[in-house]
Amino acid sequence: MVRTRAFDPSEALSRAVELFSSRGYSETSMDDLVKATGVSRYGLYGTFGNKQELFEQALERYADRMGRRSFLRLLEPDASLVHIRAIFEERIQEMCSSGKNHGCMICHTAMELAPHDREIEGVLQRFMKRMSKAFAIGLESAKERGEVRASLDARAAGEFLTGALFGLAVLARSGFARDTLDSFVASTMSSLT
Amino acid sequence: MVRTRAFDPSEALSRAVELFSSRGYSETSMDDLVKATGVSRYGLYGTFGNKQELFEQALERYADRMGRRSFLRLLEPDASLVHIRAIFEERIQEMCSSGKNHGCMICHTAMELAPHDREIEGVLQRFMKRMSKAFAIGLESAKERGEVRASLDARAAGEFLTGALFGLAVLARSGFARDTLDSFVASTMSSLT
DNA sequence: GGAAAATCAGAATGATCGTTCTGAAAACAC
DNA sequence: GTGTTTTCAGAACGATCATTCTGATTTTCC
Repeated sequence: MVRTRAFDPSEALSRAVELFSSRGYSETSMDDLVKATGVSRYGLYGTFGNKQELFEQALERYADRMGRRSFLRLLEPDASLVHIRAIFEERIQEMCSSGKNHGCMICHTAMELAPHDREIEGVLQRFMKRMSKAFAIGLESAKERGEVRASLDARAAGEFLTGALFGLAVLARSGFARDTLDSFVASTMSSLT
Repeated sequence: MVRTRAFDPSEALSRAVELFSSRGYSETSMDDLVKATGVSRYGLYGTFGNKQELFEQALERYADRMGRRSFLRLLEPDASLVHIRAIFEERIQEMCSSGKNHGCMICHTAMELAPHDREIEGVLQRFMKRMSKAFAIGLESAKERGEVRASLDARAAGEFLTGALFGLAVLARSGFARDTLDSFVASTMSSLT
């Protein structure tokens, strides 16, 4: 290797995540990616393969970051309802404030590609199941400290929260005001107690 | 007018709804529409204008049919929790059984187009608000007959149910099994009582 | 400084897109 | 049957897409 690469692949992938999150797979062109990342076509193809592989890596990055930022803390023994609520509030923050076009990449990908791409469908399902499980574990912790009713089926409620998080994403993407989203979260949370 | 039109515009629109529901706007080409409807390009453009206008009419048809089929009954004085639950179950039926690629066109359109098309965003928001209002009215009826707790804020719960319906659509589109969807609906419904 | 190797920016390519155009076919009036 | 008008099927068009190719540029090694 002689000439050094003029870009940081990790940073380029972050930009790709932003673009794909905002516009989805089909509506994001390689030209858009070249412009947004500042990386040459040569660099993009050489580093990430092709558009589909770049998208898959972006999706993985997105899911991974979301897992680390939001769901990891639910696995700790002191997890409580506050942490669960925080996940919803962080999502609102992420989807509403910065810029305005940011949607939920998981949700968008599910609608756009899941039924027509087995591999993507698998990735999404695995991630969603992990989300549900993390919610369930957090709910068990919350149950132990009496924050949720003892009769609550943590596993079912975990799946419910995962679905609710996507419902929230659709409402946000549709442009509903923040107080509508806050109200949705309040209703969701109150169903646990 | 001399030669008569060889197709039924209403039926052609129904086919367009199916296609757009399954694949969304960008992933459905005019060629696909020509093949699926059996209508010539000439007929499609002459009757519906262009792709975008055809899509808008398909969206309107979809929303209208969904309103008539599912939400109208909530406005009647005998509306109850059964009718609300039926809406969720009908959606599961529609999204899971027939064929398998049918997603929720409202939900899909929200993710794909809403932030980049003001008009579409408006259509979606108006429809979602009508959904929420219908849910709220149904909940008031249910409250009168003691099916839901008196403390329930019907307006907030209406918005919550609308969001939950989209969350359900995302889960369905991701290929989750029917019992997962049923469980999600059960959790959603139990939050009302 | 000069050769070698990798990257760059952007042109080229072939496919597909939405849309328009065209000649043949069909349906009605007479 | 003939003429007129509309629809039809599909070719044609220009734009855009993902991808590949190319000649110039940059960097390291010697």
